[in-house]
Amino acid sequence: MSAMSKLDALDVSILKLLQQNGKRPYSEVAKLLEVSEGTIRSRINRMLNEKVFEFIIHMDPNKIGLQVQAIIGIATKLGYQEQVAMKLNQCREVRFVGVFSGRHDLILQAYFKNNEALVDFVNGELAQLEGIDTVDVSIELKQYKDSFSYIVNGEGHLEENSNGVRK
Amino acid sequence: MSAMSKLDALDVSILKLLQQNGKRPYSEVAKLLEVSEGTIRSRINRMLNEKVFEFIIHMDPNKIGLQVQAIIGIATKLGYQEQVAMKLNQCREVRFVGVFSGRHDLILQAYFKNNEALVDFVNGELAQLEGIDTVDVSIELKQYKDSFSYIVNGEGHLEENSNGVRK
DNA sequence: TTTGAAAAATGCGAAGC
DNA sequence: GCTTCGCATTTTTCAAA
Repeated sequence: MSAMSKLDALDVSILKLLQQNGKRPYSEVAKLLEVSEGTIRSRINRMLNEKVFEFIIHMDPNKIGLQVQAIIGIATKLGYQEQVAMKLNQCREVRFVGVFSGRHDLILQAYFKNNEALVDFVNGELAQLEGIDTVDVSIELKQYKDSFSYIVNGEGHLEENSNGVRK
Repeated sequence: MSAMSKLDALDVSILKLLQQNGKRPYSEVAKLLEVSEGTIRSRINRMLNEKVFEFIIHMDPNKIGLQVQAIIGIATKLGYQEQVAMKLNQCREVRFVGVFSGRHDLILQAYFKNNEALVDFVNGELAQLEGIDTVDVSIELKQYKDSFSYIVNGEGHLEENSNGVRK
């Protein structure tokens, strides 16, 4: 294992502020947490190195022309799970793939321009793959939540002890 | 509908560069696309206003102490779908909720500290909700892909005509 | 709308604590 | 590991094409 230091209260506080706005300046974070900008910068760079998080943009699929979202559950033949997952990995339409316990061996999330593109994907790319037993397609009708703020207040989830301010 | 102008080739080129790195400076994008920095900035600000995309950070759930990821399919009693979705929306553990066609009426994705927290969620919060028929829990064993780059090269998906450079 | 240049703010490296 | 302090870069602002 590489540099796998645990996050302390200050790190979590920084993430909590950045998850509200990925463009928030380091100096602003520093003021809010009452430490110097240099400290914020070194913490962020360390976390980026350790791949704790990354700066990205999140596009609204609808607004960029991807109107159809599907979640697809797949049952694979014994021994084919990894092979199928690797193939799906390479599909442009696929945003997410994982191996799961439960009813489906693999679950993936994919975006398409329209219904026709989805059908082409299922009957074309999926049908060609070896080792697939059954496919269960669910099409999104309405989205209620799609959040990236994993750090929340209140019991249960991750939370820093104090508010990250050193006394 | 508010300001719902269609994205042109330059907009798509900008998104394509930003999706590789959310911290890329506007001046660098401008150089690559051979327009002025001011143009990039005004395009980005317009898209931010229209909520085409947003700057966020993407955290690795494992690295911030959320070791268990689940996808949960729910069948609701007739007429309860929206009500249940709204409740799930408020749950801290829930990252994603949508109404779907197919086997499950609702599908949600949620992160937990450990298996115990997952069990508490299913037997506690979920069990309390009115209008749920069946619950199908799938636990992630291995993740293969979790991408946010929706704009890809090649046929099929969104793509700008040229490379966005004005002649 | 896009551009260009000046002002303000942010991010970065190095030295010292 | 945190801070301060110059310096380079970036973002913002605004007048003009």
